[in-house]
Amino acid sequence: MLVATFNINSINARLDFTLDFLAAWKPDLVCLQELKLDNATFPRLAFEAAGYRAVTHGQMQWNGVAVLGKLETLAGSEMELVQAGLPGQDAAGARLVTARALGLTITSVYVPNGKQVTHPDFRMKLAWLDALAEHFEKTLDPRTPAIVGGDFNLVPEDIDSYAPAAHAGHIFHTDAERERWKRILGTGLVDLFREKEPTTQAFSWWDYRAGAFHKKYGLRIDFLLGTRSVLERTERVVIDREFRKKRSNRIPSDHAPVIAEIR
DNA sequence: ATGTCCACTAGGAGTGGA
Repeated sequence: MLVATFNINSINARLDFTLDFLAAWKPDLVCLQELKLDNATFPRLAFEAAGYRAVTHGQMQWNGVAVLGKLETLAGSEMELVQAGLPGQDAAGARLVTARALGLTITSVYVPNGKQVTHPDFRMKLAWLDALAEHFEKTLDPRTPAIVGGDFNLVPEDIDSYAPAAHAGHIFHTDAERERWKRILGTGLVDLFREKEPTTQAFSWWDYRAGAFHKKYGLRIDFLLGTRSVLERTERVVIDREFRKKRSNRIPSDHAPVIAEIR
């Protein structure tokens, strides 16, 4: 089974690109972020035609998250909505959705960016991460198979940044963000990529500006997390940077997808 | 640090967000 997470930076702007990704990898479960549309305008028919069902939590213009399930794999079984929105954090936008499918719980998250450490949004980001940790402490059973996929907008360790020294203490690289990251993992989750690739430097996001992709100015901020039982069944985890490149002259997302193969 | 991209409001180009 393949599980993926992909911040696609607008479904409307990236539908073809997203369908290309589904056709290439044929993932069984997918967490999407930054849909940038509401539930009513989510192109359900296009995904159905591509063989996927979607559980969405969208909003107009910004944010928006979804979990996709491949119809062939679901084989008539349900994919049900468990949670839409992080409790107490509605003002931050549509940034969490949890579905139950194939005997496991899967959550797509889009953590607030925070802008700058001096900006009011940074405090909002930390509060959101605290609320996420609390939510998992309450609702996630670490003895059961659970997966969390998403854009966390933070760099867990120096190896996950192209320039850790230059960015130390700046946005995505602060101790405050890393403390929250550890608290979230402490609820019973592991970073599947880092567990399988302890010393590999691989990035999942490159700024659109300043030719960052070609200069290899990237960060690893997109993660697939799993409980222990998921880790035990994880064969490999890859970040497919081919999807950060233009395809048939279509503009890519600024993120690349992360894919895990799970037995 | 910044060479880009997206959506909204409008009905063209400016603004906010990333």
